[in-house]
Amino acid sequence: MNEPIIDSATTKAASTESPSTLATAVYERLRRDILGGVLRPGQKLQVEFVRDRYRVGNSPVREALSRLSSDGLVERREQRGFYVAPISADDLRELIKTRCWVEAIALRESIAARTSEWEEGLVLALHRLSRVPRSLNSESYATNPEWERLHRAFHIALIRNCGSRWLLAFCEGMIDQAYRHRQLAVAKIYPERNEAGEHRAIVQAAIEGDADAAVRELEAHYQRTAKIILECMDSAAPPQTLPRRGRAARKQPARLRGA
Amino acid sequence: MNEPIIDSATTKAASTESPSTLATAVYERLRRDILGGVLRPGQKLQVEFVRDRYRVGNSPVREALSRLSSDGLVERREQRGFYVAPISADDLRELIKTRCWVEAIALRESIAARTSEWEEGLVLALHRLSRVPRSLNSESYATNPEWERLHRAFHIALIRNCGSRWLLAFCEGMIDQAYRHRQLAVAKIYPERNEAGEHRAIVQAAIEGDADAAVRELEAHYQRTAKIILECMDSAAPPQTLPRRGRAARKQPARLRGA
DNA sequence: AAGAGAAATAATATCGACAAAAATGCCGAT
DNA sequence: ATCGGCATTTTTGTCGATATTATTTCTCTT
Repeated sequence: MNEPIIDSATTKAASTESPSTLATAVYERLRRDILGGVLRPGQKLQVEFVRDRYRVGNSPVREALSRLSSDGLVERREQRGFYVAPISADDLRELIKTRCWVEAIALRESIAARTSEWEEGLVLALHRLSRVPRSLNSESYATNPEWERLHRAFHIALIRNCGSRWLLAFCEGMIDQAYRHRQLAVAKIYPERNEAGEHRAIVQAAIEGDADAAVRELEAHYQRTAKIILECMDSAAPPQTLPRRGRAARKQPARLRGA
Repeated sequence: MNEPIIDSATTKAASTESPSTLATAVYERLRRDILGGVLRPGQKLQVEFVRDRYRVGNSPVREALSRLSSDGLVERREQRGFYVAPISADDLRELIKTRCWVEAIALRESIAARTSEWEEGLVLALHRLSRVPRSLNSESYATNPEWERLHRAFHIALIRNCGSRWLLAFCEGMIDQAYRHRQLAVAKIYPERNEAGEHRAIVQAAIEGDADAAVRELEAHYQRTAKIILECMDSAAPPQTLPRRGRAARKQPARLRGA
């Protein structure tokens, strides 16, 4: 019945296999921490700080930061270091707008070229997502990494069939950025929303071949999220762009290399 | 009359100012050489090779290669080195298809949000492009770097007003890739074509606010180029993916640091 | 006291040496 | 003669130290 339809991880995301090179390891961990909001937007990433944090040498750190800055997760300022890329309400608006434009195309193309293989992958992704709770805690909201991963996979499954690796990679980048915004806005997102229903609606339209409806649902999905995040941003004072001449973080034992 | 309308260089492209850091210098030179086809697709980029070529140390090379691989100009294979990203007819088709999809949006949005400032910049870019010969040699075709730079600037001017830095950066990346394909196919492109006219047609439609026509012209422009390059690829045997265990290149004086 | 300039300090960028891994070549067994 | 495993060589990846550049602090002048 079940052929191995989908090879779980897309390019960079989920890789469970320990990466053979230190640079990639640091890259992935830094990436996770930035996306998850552990490292705050605008925060300075001194090499020494990163080095101590992940217990590696100079070069891997530098390389990881380089890669991240190409991904747009880190901002590099020539000769004065690296910073976690800042975010703002305007950034989010621009991002969502772009996502709607571009993913609309990607989804339409996916639908236009649809095969049973793609449809099955899509249904599967939706199913897996629906089997996992949105929040780790049923009372208050607590991010569930498993859900987040499957959610990402779901949105990629939607557009995977678009026939352009370029477009796909671009969308993945934007998905990650959006994820970051969501993580930082947290709290209000969870309770009052029927995300599962929204997802189902998109899939249904897609499988019926109704591209217009699918795109409409997808865009509505994004706009709704954006609205919530933007509201959340207004109420919270923007804790950003602190110069953060951080002596504090270095107070750790620091330099107990051996461990 | 002439306010300083346009700040010539976009993000990465033209930077004439000598970059303050060695890594960026190597990055830019490598980039030029890859785009210009001096370094062939599939060719291995050993650190030692690059190091000797540009007379720098280990770290800047590695960093430059890292950045380039994020840009898609270099392929990194974990623990077995870097290669100039290969190209193929399929790649080109996919690329052009994507460009048509995405730049159509970008152009439409640019037009929808048009201002006199944008229009003036566009006219200016077109004018500058038209003042420079397509080929350095009037008999046979010889790439004119000045024309190429202005051509790039022109296409970016078209979409600059789209209102999304994300989209813009994405398009720039694709423009570079397309440039690379063009450079490698060379020769037949020049004589038999009225590129100036095509460019003018796009601008005219854009300024009249006729988005449909502008997009139509732009897509035709790309398709025509693609056709020529693809024909050129067929006739020439694909000289790609040579393992190239190149001892040869290293025969240079090598290691005369002082100069 | 305020501001410009110079020393001191801290961070980034780079280097050359080294360790780890892959590719190659060699040898013997079947 | 061919295949598979061991030793060698080449190449990638990492480290710690150093040179270079930015930033801060201090001093001296107006």
